[in-house]
Amino acid sequence: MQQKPTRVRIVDAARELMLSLGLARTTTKEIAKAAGCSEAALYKHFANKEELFVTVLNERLPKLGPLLTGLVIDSGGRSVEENLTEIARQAALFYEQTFPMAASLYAEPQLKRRHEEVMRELNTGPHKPIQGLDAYLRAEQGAGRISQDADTYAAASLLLGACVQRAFAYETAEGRKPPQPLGEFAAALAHTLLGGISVAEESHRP
Amino acid sequence: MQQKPTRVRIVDAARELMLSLGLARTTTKEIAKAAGCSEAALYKHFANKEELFVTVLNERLPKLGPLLTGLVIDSGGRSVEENLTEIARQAALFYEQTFPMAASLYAEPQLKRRHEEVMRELNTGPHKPIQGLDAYLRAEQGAGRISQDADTYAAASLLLGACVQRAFAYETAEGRKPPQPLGEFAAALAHTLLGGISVAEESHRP
DNA sequence: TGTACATCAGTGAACGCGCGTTCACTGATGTAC
DNA sequence: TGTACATCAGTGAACGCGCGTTCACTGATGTAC
Repeated sequence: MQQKPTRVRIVDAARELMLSLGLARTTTKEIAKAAGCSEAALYKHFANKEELFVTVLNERLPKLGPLLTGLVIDSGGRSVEENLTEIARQAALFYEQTFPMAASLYAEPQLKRRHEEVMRELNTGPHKPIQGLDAYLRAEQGAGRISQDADTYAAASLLLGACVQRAFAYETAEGRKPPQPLGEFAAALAHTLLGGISVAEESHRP
Repeated sequence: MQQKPTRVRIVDAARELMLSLGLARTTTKEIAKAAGCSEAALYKHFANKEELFVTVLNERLPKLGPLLTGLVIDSGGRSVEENLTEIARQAALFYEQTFPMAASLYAEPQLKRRHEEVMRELNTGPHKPIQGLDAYLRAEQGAGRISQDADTYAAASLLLGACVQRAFAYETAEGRKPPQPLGEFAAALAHTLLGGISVAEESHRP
């Protein structure tokens, strides 16, 4: 059995601990134990703990952007409502995974700033998904499938905001369950939002 | 000059440091210095640091709930759109203040759990504003000022979600400014959302 | 082929520092007689 | 009124612990001749 290189095991271990224990309890000792190496080994691969964390943040967190830019090109076949439902579904899943770790950064401003710098260089960040969805909506607007008066930016904020909010308000951790399953939630958001921006009101008001 | 009691100065100091330095850098030493007392004095008023933090979280964070329950009763004179705009404005301000500290808790799961326990006892939490807005919307629905088909819960999630999202994606700290001022943002959200749930479409489509 | 040396991922043990917490103590205020 | 004692908010100095980090070292692998 070929085992993964140490560097990979370290980053993976750090990621898992950051998710399960929280940023504050993710110590070099714990990371080394989980990665099956010595603490000193961490410093062969990373200058310090902060650099390791930044690496995890950049290399091991899923991106939402690609999914959205993909949708602009291929909107073939599916209705706007179907597309928005799928976007909401994916976004909710994404934020469920990402939000806890992103939120942790508020506790460590220095780490947060370093991460933001890197994001700026890579031209990403939490505002990107909104821009991406905004672009998609404007494309649909161009195609005449959405009202010409619609404020696409506001619409994008509403849809993605509701998905963030779900991750924020209802944590999977302790018994407090979300009031409805993900699929239903996504569909309801898309339907409700569309009522406001679709050209053909009747199709959404049976 | 009558100076405030030590306990109050401690809690105030802790709150300010949690906001400015972040949870991780808010040490007992810093709190004592800012409060103008000894570290030992902290332990005359609180069993330990965690209890002090929980106190700050419960006693010194603004509540959004009251504003929303207030609105259900007094909806006199103003249109639904005016009401929703004001709600969005207040919610955005509220999350701007609250979000960074709430987010910090993700870094310290133990503190987070203790805070959640207390919130459960007090019957509050991040899901409460949604329920409150949902209740308001159902009241408006009862009054015939909102479509009978509208999914009020989805609508509440959309509006408040967008406000959380704004706090999350655009931080006042570093130069990255929100793309539009708060008032405009709130109005755009209310207008866009209403398009989907108002009975009278025409009034929102000039 | 063997031998001498270089490279390098990884280690065990120690380091110093800053943290939360505790300790014996002080000095001001209140109370009983 | 004065005196003796109780109470209590607050202190300075120390405590031990766990953290991130560094150090001198090892042992395996590659390379030159």
